[in-house]
Parts: sequence; C-alpha cells; structure tokens
Amino acid sequence: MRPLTDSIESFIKSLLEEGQEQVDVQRNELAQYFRCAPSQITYVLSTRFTPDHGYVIESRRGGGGYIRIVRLRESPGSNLLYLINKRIGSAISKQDCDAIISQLNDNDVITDNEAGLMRSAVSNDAINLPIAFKDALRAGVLRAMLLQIAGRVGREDE
Amino acid sequence: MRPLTDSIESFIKSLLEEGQEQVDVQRNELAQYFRCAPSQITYVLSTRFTPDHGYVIESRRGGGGYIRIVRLRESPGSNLLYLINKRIGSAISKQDCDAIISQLNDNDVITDNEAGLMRSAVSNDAINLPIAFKDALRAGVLRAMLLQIAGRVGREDE
DNA sequence: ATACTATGAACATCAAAGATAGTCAAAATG
DNA sequence: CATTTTGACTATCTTTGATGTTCATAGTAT
Repeated sequence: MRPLTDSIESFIKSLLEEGQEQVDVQRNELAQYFRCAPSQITYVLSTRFTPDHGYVIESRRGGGGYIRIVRLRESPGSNLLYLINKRIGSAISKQDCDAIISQLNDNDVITDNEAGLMRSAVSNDAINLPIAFKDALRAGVLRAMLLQIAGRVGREDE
Repeated sequence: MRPLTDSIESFIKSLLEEGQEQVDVQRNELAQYFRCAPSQITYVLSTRFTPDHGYVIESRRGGGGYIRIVRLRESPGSNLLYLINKRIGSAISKQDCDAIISQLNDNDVITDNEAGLMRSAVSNDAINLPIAFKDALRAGVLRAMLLQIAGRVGREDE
C-alpha cells in the first residue's frame, strides 16, 4: 500500500508538468480529493517541496486563500556555488543531502546514475561512524562532489 | 526439521525468480506468514542477502514502509562483486581507490564524469579526519558507490 | 461615507497516535 | 558452540485532530 504522501507528491508534480513553473491549489480541496486531513497537505509540502528540493511555497489564508507551489529552475552555476559555500555547513543530514541531490537531478545538472552514486556516497552505510560525526563527514563528501560538478568543463560524457 | 531461516530464504528467492531483479516485501507481513518475530526477517536478510551473496537491501519505515531486496547483476561486472567483497577491506588508500576507479572507467563501466565524482568522494579533502581514520572511511564510501553501480538496472543514462 | 465589529473561510502549527522497520541482547535450539 | 528465534526498546515516517492565526466580507454604529 503506497502511502498517501507519495500520491499527493506525484499529483502535485504532475500539475507542475506542462511547463508551468507554478500552481495554486486549495488545501482543503486537495485534502478532500485525497480524503485526508488538511494538515496532511501541509506535511507533504513541508517534507517534499522545500527550497532544497527546488521549490518555494507561498500561501494566503482567509476567504479565497490558496497555496502556491513555485518550482525554481536554477541556473546550475550559481546554484552550485550557493550550495557549496552557503548551504552545506560543517554538517548536513542524510535527508538534506538527498533533497539537494534530487534537485540537481531534476534540473538535469546530473544524470540519474550520478545521483545514485552521490546518494550512496553520503549514505549512512558509507559513513560508518558514530552518529555525532556522520553529518560532519557527509558535509565533506557532498561538498567535494559538488566541487567536482562545478569544475566540469565543456567536455561531454559519451 | 528445517530451520525457518532456510524457508524464509528460499521464499524470498522464489519471489526473485521470474526475472525480477528486485522485490518489495513488508517485514511484518512476512513475519506473520511465517509466524515468527519480525526481527527474524531482519536476521535472514542480514545473513543471507548481503553483498557477498549478491544482494543489496533498501528499506523505508513508517506507514507504507517496505523492504526492497535487489539482486545484483552478476556476470557482466562480476569483477565488481570481487572488488566489493574482497579487494576493498576495512581500509583502502587513495591510490588504490583511484586505480580501481580508473579501471572501471577504462572498461566503460562508468563514465568520465562518474569517475570524477567518485574520485572526489574518496579524496582526502572530502574525508576530513585524522589520517588513521581516512582509509577506513574511504573504504566505506567506495564500497557504497560500487554497490550502487552493481545494482544499476538495465536502463542507461541518456 | 467611515470606522468598527462579527462571522466565516481559509491556511498554520503542533502534539499525539499509528504504522513500519532497525538494533541488540538474551533465550532456545541442535 | 554456533546458529536461530524471540522480545523489548528505538528510530523513522505517516496520519489525524485540536487549536491558533489571518483574511475578506458583511453588518452596524456614528
């Protein structure tokens, strides 16, 4: 049984296909459609549509209220510099890494296989250390990989 | 009396017949089917479905959770399984990593970009630890990436 | 008209409950 | 003694519900 979160996530993503870079939804309406609590929608948005994932959310309450989901199409270069210099600090969680990697993949900065490789490299299995150190190590590994991507030149893979 | 472990093992293997290269199971459901403790399933997976045996496991907790058993492709990259299980021990030097990565690149198992990514992930910059620990960490990171490669499905990157 | 208030229609937040899987050590088995 | 089996405890993810906040509109008083 596929959890609702996944269905809601892909439903929203399908709304964003067709070249739209943003959609407005009504929280209650969506919740009714999926027969779930409205806060479930909030949960999905806050776990799957964060800036790390490449989205921003705006909303308005009251009559005629809405939630607007905006997909950011990043210019790879500047976004990479931001990720390397600002976003990754001295430590980063597995979840946050995954979000960042997915976002790069969605924006075609990296291929599916490269994304897979990167997720493996920052996985908890790869980093076999006390929890307290894992996130610090992860930051180093992710940063090194992003630097490699940033340094790629015109030369294409075959 | 055949021990449960064996029954569970062959049951899972039968699920993987029919050309499937992976199956998803639910731990509790399987445990109920065999009338055993759920942790028994974990035990079977961790003793009989390891990379040594040519499998990798992924899982997800929470509602709709599952355990996915992936059978690694054997013949084409059987060299990969050797690398994963024998060549990489509990520690490995940067030079040895680079040699392995270059070899995979030369044999077109991975692209130039993937090779670059992997070298970055196991570089001394990425792994910011006292020298005594670097090689141990590197082993974990390299192994995880090789496992990802071994588990890649037929579909190629474009 | 203008200001104030009331009402209802949204969304936000947060904590609790539910649903899985993971870990680890002790007990049982052979 | 090694392997299997169990169970208590933990970690993570999902779902729900109670409560709070904000906004638009309609009503009311001046």
